[in-house]
Amino acid sequence: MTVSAPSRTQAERADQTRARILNAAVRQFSANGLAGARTEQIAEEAGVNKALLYYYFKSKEDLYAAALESAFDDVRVDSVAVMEKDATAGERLVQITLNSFDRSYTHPAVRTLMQQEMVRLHQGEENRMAQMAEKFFRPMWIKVDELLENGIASGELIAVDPQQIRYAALGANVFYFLTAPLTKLAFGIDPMERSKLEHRRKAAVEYLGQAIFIDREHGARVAARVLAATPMPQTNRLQSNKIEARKIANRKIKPDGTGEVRYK
Amino acid sequence: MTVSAPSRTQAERADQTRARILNAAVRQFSANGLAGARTEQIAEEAGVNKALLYYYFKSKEDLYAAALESAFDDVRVDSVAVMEKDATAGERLVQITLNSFDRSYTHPAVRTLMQQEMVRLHQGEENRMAQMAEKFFRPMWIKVDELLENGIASGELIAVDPQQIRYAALGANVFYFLTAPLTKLAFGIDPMERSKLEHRRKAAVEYLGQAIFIDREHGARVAARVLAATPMPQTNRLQSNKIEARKIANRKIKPDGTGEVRYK
DNA sequence: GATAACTTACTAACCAGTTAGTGAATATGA
DNA sequence: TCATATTCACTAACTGGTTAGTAAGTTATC
Repeated sequence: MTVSAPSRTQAERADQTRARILNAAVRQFSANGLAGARTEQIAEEAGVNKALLYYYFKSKEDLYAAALESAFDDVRVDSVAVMEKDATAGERLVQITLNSFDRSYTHPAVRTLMQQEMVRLHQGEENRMAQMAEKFFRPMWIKVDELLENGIASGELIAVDPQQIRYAALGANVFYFLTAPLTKLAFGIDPMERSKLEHRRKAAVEYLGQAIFIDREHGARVAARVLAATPMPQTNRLQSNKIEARKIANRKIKPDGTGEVRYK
Repeated sequence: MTVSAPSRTQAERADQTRARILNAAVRQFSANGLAGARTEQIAEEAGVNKALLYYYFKSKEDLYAAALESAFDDVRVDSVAVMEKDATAGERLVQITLNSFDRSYTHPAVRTLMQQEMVRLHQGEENRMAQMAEKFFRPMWIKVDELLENGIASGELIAVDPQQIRYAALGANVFYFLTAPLTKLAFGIDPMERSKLEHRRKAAVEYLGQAIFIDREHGARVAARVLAATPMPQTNRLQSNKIEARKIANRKIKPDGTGEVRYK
């Protein structure tokens, strides 16, 4: 993590710089939205000059698109992995729901970016999301719906609109995190605390066990099994809006601004 | 709706002007967010001069707060009404869920403003929402949770964490509307079409009938009864981002800009 | 004629994007 | 292998369009 040791090749350092910019952009855009984020601040947080943003990306919007994609790449991998497991439709669905819950707090930026992007989409500017919708959500949702159809056909799950089960299972998670700040305001309890998250993920799985399985005893067993198989992940950088100290390292002017230009 | 007929008193007209500004603000803020909305455009849409915004409201943020409150006043009334009905806990919960679903498309601005405000809250600026959390959401959620506890205690509802039922029931609705633009992109089907809404509200209620009632036949009857008792409301102004023609009326300069100042 | 409602015309700050350059790394070629 | 040409990564300082906000007025109503 130390940057002071300069990487060998120029290309390597460039890649790292680009990544630093992208990370800063993800944080700023997820916190303030496309309109609210400031390029100046992204640059500062990345420890570079603002003009460098335009060296790597052709516009603020372009940087936003890249940040969005970068954030998604983080979750894309482990999202699909779980789908291939060998288990009944019901158990898989429970597992998928639990994973989606866990991803919501291990990758908070993705969730926030999504929320904002959904608002933006409502008013038209869709082009950016079109690809992600196509490549990521569409196959994901189709697979889940197929899974549910099989589960219903086999008599394991209740005979209701399969998409509704999807909406209820995933929506409960989304709603929990979406309203977390409101809940904190209204009740003084922070739903993002580890103990609260622990309680909620258990409740979410147990609810599904009772709600969507025809045989509720079987559902309870499935829930217990999935919970036991999936320990709660770390919640390391939950509110990592802090500006890292290393940004000072590359400076050519002293932080206090009083001069000493290194070159010339 | 005609503005050309001048209202009698000065105070009345002032109230109307204020209301026009507020309506325009709700539309603009809900479409573009606090940072993205432009005061100039709000003024234009309200058919007044920008300076007038600052006659009625002391700043953009102040106007935003007023718009938020105004939007909420629209839904506050009918939100509580349904709670007082005489029915079992389960039936009430189903009814509340259906009402929340219907409100999502009859008052789209409230939903959008909420979504954005939730993102803003995540990063700290809470003061504005604190009152609404206290006066609106807290009593609402407490009542729902009490209802669910009773329903569980009486043996009507499944014995799981009552809050989880709330998250699942309301979250399914929120998730449906939240992801609507994404669904449209991914599948080419618009979830905001009347026929799709009709299908979804039915599925939502029927799902609850099967999911949260211990006696699923009883649940099915409850679902059918609630659906029959609650016809789907009109969906009149679903995408009313259009600027109304009346804004021209108050103009003193021709729309094309070529002059003719009326006075002097 | 006094006050409320509303506008014109302006300003100061902000902020995305640009320009003109610098030093360091890397390629070239003798 | 050394010297020199060229490209790469990066910065300070600026530009001009945009935008929230204001001051000083005009018109309408009581």
